[in-house]
Formats: sequence, structure tokens, C-alpha cells
Amino acid sequence: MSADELLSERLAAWSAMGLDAERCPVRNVLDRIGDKWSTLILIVLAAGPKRFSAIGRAVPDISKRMLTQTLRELERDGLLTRRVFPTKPPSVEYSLTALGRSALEPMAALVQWAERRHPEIEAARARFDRSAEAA
Amino acid sequence: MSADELLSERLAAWSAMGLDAERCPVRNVLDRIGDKWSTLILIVLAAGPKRFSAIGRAVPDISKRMLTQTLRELERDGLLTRRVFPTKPPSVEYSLTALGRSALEPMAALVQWAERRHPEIEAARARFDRSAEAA
DNA sequence: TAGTGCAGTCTCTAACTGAGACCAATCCTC
DNA sequence: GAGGATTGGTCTCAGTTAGAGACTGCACTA
Repeated sequence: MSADELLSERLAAWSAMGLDAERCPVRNVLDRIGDKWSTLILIVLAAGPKRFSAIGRAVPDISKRMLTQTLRELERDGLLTRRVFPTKPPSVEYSLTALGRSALEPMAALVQWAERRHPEIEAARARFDRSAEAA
Repeated sequence: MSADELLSERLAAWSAMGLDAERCPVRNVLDRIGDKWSTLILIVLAAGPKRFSAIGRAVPDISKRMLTQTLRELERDGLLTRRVFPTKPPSVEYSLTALGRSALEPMAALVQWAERRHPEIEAARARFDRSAEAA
């Protein structure tokens, strides 16, 4: 059996045991780190601890509202820690936990895939749009 | 330099060159396959080609609307193909392309991470909620 | 004859997201 | 000492998006 078949089999097993939310760890975790901003924030924090507004600047088009919300959820999931320094103006530092760092590896694999396959995907999109336009 | 530092550096490089949408392949691709349903559909199709409603049954709580939409976008990105058999009632088969199959590997890594770390994440959530409740 | 499955589309409503105002306190500039 | 900026948020309001469910047309089945 090829590595490919093995992979398919494992994925099939996961899908067979039910992908319904709650019960399934795959869903449960992917819904979280698979959203629009979480991955980006984790990547930004890979370089080291950063303060609230530094993260905001690093992820250009995130709103304060979404930044706060996403950071809270990542903190809740134990992927990062929040440390408040009682200075004035306040200073809050976010840094990855060991768990958060452990997420970087698979995420980097995905990002690498994205980078490598980006041209193919762009080409496919162009093809698709051209033939849709023709119709 | 450790593998960890190397990783951080690479991720930092990506974030440094600007994560703003459009330009950045990371954003561009991650926004796509990182949404709620795409990953799940790809996983379901890993086992082999499936018809529209078979996919719907495999991903329990997806609506027809979202299923159609997500399949269209995955087709547009060249990750899967759609083949219509002109029978009555109509039969439509979706199957992964080579590009789609190539995405399974990094995704499987992420899914494995999710599976392995799920207990830790659950524990972190419980801790967080308990201390939030106390306050 | 009513019901079921097929692959969708359409509409309406509920949920979520994003933009931007606002907060108190402190520092810097003029 | 007035005005502006920075700090890490919260709040509200509009706009976008997702989900639930009805509807389609045709064939098969009970």
C-alpha cells in the first residue's frame, strides 16, 4: 500500500467516525485555528512575544474587535499567554505557549504547500473564470 | 540553529513581507482552504470520488447552500473536478485532482496535531472558563 | 397517488464581521 | 498648558455572510 493510500485510509477513518461538531476533535480544533485570523496571529507570534498593537500592525487589515476576540480564544485554548504590565498606558504582551509553538510545525507545512502551489491555483482560477465567462 | 528557530525565522519572513490579502499567497490560499467546510470536504473526498448528496451526508451539518458554494470554489481552485452524468435523476460526481490530493498531506499533519493535542486544548479551555467564572 | 431521491436554486432570517467612536491616563510637542 | 498621540481595549451600528427550509422537474417506488 502506498503512502498515499495509507493517508486516504486514515482520513477516511476520521470521516467515517463522524465529523459532527462537538464530538469530533478534528472539527473541534480545526474550527478554531482554521478561522481567518488565528493562523495569521500564530505566525506573527512565531517570531517572539508581541504587544497588542504590534500584532495589530503586523496583521494589516484586522480590526481591534477581531484581534481582541481571536486573542481571547487562542488564550482560552492554551495556545498563547497574556501578560499585563500595570504601567500607564497599559502594556500587554502575548506570547506562544509550548502548545502554541507545537502548532507552528503543521501550520508551516500548510503554508509551504500554499506557497508552492499558489501558481497552479491561480492558473486554475483563471481557467475557470475564463470558461465561466464564455458561457 | 535549532529546527524550531529555523521555523520561526521562516514564518517571521512571511509575516515581514506583508500579510495583506491579495498580494500574499499565504493569505490568498489559507482564506480558501482554511474555511469551515473546505478542509472537511477534502478529507471526505480523500477516500475516493463521491456524489453531491453523499458528501452532504458525510459532513453532517453542512447545508446544501454551503455545500454547493464550497464545492464550486474548490473546483475553481483546481482542487477537485466535477463530472455530470446526464442521467435522470442527474448524477454529479466530485473527485480530487492531483493538486487536491497534494493538499491532503499537510492537512493530515494538521489533523493529526489536532487529534494529539485535543486533550490539552480541552484542559486549557476548562481552566480558562473556571477562572473566568470565579471572577 | 403520494412519497423519495437527485442536484441544485431561491428567499428570508439569524449570526457574525468590520468600521469607527469612545475610555482614562500619561507622555510629547508647541 | 492645549492639543495630539499611544496604550489596550469596549460598545454600537451597519453591512456581509451563513443557515434553514421551501421549491424545481423528472423518474422511480410503495
